[in-house]
Amino acid sequence: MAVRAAGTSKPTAKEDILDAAEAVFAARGFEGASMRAIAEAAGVAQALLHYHYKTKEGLFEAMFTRRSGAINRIRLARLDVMLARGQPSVEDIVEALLRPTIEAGHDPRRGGSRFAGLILATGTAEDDWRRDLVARSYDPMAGRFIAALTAALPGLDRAAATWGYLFVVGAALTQMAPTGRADRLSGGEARDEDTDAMLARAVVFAAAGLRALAAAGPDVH
Amino acid sequence: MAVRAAGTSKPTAKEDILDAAEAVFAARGFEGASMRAIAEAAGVAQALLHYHYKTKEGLFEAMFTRRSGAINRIRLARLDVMLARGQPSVEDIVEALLRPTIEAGHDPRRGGSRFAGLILATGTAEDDWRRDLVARSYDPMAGRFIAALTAALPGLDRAAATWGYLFVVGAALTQMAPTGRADRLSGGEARDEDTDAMLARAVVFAAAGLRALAAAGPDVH
DNA sequence: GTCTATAGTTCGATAGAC
DNA sequence: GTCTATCGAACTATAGAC
Repeated sequence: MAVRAAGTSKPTAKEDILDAAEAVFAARGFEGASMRAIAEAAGVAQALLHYHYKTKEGLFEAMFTRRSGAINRIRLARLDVMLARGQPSVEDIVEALLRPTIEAGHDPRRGGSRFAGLILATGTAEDDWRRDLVARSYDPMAGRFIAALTAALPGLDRAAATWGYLFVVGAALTQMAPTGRADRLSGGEARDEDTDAMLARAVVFAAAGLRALAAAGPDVH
Repeated sequence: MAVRAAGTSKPTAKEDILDAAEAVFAARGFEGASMRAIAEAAGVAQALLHYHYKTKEGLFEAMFTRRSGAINRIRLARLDVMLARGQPSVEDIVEALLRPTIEAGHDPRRGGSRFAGLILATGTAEDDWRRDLVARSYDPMAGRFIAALTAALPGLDRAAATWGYLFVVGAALTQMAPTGRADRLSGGEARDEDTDAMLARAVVFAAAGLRALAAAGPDVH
């Protein structure tokens, strides 16, 4: 669960706090999480959170940038490997975009990504600082994947590539946090916790949707 | 903005409170919204909220079921009209599914649906009562649209139809609350506030994705 | 770096007058 | 049905000992 740089192997209290903060913020949201609950989950005094991260906003930002940075480094590394080998398929690009979020924020208890819901909630928050945090954390990576999709799909203009990217991320992120909804609506034939099966379908769905946007051209009505 | 039954035309304080609750809950989330802020937005004393709706949870549920009920009545009415005329296209089904959420929760100040983000946050909440509220409010309608998609697309098994439905809703809902992200990522060529253009692209994207899921059959890898 | 103790604020909910 | 006033709990943040 922890995200540690190579070489630093011993868990420190400062990182224990980040781990606890990620779990509690993901479960209860920014406003719903309390510094008390995070301190208790980390097994430290509440005052230590303020010593290391100053405010609740500071702790949230440190937690968020640690996890999003780890996810996006993996995404871009996979993209770079593929691009070095030639023109990757749309399916490969989508897979490289989606899988790291599932794996990096994996929750062993529930089988999904605890972090996925937090990204959605943070990106649509009313506060400017939280929306800015998502922009700073994700826009550079997003720009590179939008460029890769444009290269893979002649006919995909910039507006269509942007919407297509946002549709793909939205479709998959909303399914990563297991809610039991797929199980219930399918009578048990689709299982929330089976993120591999969900991802395989998401790749098929997303690649076809992106190809259709490219084929439709700039004027859609 | 208010959702009133036909025949009852005068705004009452009880409904003013629901309107204010929807605005404040949508802007700040369940935990971030306070009964004080809702009372102030409604122009009534805080105690009146408890008189009419007992608790914060009771007010949230009344607000949520009013809006989701209004949206789903429109969705199902459109679906029934189409089915009475014969077999609707996948595009028509998707359009009937997505447009009512944009229109019913429309925010005249920002150009998007304030309610969309609230649905996502409520469906992924940790509390059972909030996830149950989403299930009660949306599952019956979802079941009918999944059945309609299955009828329109031979080859779409139940698991694929369920995931397809959830992908479509997730892709569109995440774009309905304007965050400025499409503008920024596209250099201004895609505009967040232009929900009609977003919806037109979403229909193309979703219909192609659903057709690909049907063509792929039950075994996807 | 980590703790205990607490200051100061805001919250949901209720009592009781009108 | 609507109000004012307030209670008790929970919150973020800080002071100060070790």
